[in-house]
Amino acid sequence: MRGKLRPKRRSGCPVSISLERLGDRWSLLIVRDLMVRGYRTFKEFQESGEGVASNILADRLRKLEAAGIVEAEVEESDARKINYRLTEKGIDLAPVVFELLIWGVRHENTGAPCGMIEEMANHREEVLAEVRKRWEARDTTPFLPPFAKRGR
Amino acid sequence: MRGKLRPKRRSGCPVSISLERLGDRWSLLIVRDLMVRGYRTFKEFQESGEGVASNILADRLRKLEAAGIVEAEVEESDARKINYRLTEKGIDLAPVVFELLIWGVRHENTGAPCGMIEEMANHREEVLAEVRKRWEARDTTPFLPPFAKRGR
DNA sequence: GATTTTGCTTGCATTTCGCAAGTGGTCCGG
DNA sequence: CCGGACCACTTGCGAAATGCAAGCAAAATC
Repeated sequence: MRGKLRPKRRSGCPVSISLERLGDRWSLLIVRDLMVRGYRTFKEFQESGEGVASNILADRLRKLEAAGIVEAEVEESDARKINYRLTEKGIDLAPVVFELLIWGVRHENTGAPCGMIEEMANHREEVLAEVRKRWEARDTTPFLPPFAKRGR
Repeated sequence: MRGKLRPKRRSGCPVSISLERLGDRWSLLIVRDLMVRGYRTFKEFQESGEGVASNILADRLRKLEAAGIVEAEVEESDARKINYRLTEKGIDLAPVVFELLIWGVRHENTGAPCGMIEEMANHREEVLAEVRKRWEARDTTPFLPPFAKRGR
């Protein structure tokens, strides 16, 4: 599975290549869960409220791992559990997730408090530094909550 | 087809809602073409080198328009042509596209010159300001070229 | 040892996608 | 004003991806 020739690369544009990895409904949500919600296990992702099917979730975790964005490791205290964690390549997606967050809050009817997110947007560098710091420290306390449904 | 009730909103998380609109292989590539390549017409998007099928392209343009991200307007000098343009909501995606660009260059084997993009990353605010300025001025001179294929 | 938990896999119906071909206005040269 | 090119899409259809429910093996718990 390593030295495979890729199915086809559409273009050399970095945006396009990034979207080859992340351009679907679920991949960046898993990254978000790992990055700001402190989720680690299959079950937590499944129950994150977005409603991923288990086969799709398994497939995305496999692909994210193959792409070097997440790592999997069996928990030593409980061999049933597999802890997923972002790699450095994965945590480097923080700005992407952050900008999607800001855009969503500004332009869509979301369940998140605009004021608080705008405040975060005004301290972009600090927020991103804090997210990375927590990643380095393996600190899994949630940075953002799962926002409730709102609107329709 | 207009006043439909949404199928279902998965969660109130802004990231999730943003991905409802943009989480697929093509939508952000169209936004990129409009934002930094100066493309305006159906034909230009089709020939952008990514290989979108025409039915998919038509569908995405329809959805982007429905979401208020692009506007369509018949060209007055040639009634066959339809010019697409980003709305303000659309140009506000510049940071998202920019971060995908930077991440791709840093972590994937792309056809873009790392040095130049890193230089841009170091002048984030100026770059984003310039992109927006061109949008305001309706300046369609390309900001970035279509990077050639590279690697396998 | 039976039950529960966890992280998946399997089967199957439905949806979306990709590809090739076709359609209907519009422009342009003669 | 006629034939041909052009542009922005549709249409039809096979293939792939997705969603859903059920099942399953290994490990932990009772």
